[in-house]
Amino acid sequence: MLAALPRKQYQRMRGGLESVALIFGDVLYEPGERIRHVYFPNDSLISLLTLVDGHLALEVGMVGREGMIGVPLSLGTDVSPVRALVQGAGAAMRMKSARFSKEIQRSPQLQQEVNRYTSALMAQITQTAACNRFHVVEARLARWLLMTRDRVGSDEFRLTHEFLGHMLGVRRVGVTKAARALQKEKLINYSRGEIRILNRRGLEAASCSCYARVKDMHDGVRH
Amino acid sequence: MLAALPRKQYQRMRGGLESVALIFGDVLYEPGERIRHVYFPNDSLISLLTLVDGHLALEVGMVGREGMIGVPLSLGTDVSPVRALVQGAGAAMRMKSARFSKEIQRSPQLQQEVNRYTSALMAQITQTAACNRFHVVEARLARWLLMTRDRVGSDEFRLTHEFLGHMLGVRRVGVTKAARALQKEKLINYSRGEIRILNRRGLEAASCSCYARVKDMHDGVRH
DNA sequence: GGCCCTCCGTGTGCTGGCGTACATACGGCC
DNA sequence: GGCCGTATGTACGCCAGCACACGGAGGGCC
Repeated sequence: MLAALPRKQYQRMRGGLESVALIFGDVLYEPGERIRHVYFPNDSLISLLTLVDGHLALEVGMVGREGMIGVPLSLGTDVSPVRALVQGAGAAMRMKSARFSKEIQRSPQLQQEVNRYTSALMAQITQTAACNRFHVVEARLARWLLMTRDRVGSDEFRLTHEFLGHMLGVRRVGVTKAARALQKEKLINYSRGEIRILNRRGLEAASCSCYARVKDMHDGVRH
Repeated sequence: MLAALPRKQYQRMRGGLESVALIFGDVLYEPGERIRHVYFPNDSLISLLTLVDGHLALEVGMVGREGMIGVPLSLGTDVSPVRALVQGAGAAMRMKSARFSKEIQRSPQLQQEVNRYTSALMAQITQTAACNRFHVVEARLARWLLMTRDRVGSDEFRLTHEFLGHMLGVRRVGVTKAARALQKEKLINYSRGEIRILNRRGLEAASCSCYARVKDMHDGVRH
């Protein structure tokens, strides 16, 4: 995302940016708590989760290098409504909240970039909401794997069924069942946390249309 | 929402504002289409719906006098990701998109108000997403009726089960069943589209915690 | 008064996901 | 090379919501 900024603007921000290594399972924000830093993932991947009383977590958004976390700051709020969880380890740049707020006031280009992303994120959350309501686990799992693939840029990644359950809001057993079905179709392969996509096209066919929708939105193809 | 602005600022905007009567069932935005006006409901009530292929609609947000529709404009996008449907007839003020974009550039207070509302709306959408995923129809119906009540300021309103199905993303029959259960508990009463809340406290108890959560968010009590 | 349209009530069978419980299998570590 | 923890496979009963179908009831309109 930072790469989309004019060189000059980026230079000015650099002083406030700090490179960090995000490790799997790190929780960057908790719902209702203050946002201390904004993060710009490089090759890392972050999930936005909503929590509700006695239930599993549920992913409402996925953020990779195309975006950032901490958008509420640009809207003048310093409290996150979601949990932000590192789902794919890797590098990211971060900046202190106060500094970011200043930068965004000084730079219309940065403001604009963030705004553009904010609206895409809102659309993503909305789409995901409907998807989680209407589509069966198998299709949602397929969508999720594809979205992850697009962001980490690899057909292979480490994820247990347990973890996937927290993303899709279903029990581990439900994930196992769906994953087995996909494996039988030779679309994916996995063992002990190593998941590999074997047939991307096939997986797209098995996923719901929401995958294409969200993809289009972020590509800016949407109208 | 406009009432929260400084008098001077409001005076300047007045020229661009136009009073309109919204009638039940009007569709103000369609997903993917251009936003022509922003609307500030007065005593009217608007639902934000997401649509997905062969399914019923699903409400992701509800907007009354506390908010507005057309937030994407303040983020520099003139395309709506949702359908905006008039769910409660009444009055609203509206302004042409171009004018609104100008106003918001000129007025930091307006920008700030809109931003504040945008973050509350995002939180509402997120919360609703989880609610729609995890909670049973009866609890969601209770929540929905309470939210409507808060916005129209009356314990009675006109709504068919069919319509409610489109809000909650379930079949009409599902609504009928849930509504009957609430009626048996003497929490509500209804006949041919006239719904009346008999016992607000009881309805709150029957609803899921999401009601209180969303309420708190808009009241700004949330932390 | 009869007709029709809209809205609500109920029934049947089916399926996806839940809660729970237990069985297997891989792999590292001592 | 046996032990143990983590990850995955499977099974059983249960229930909410689905699709579909049809019955009934209020109310306007002629």
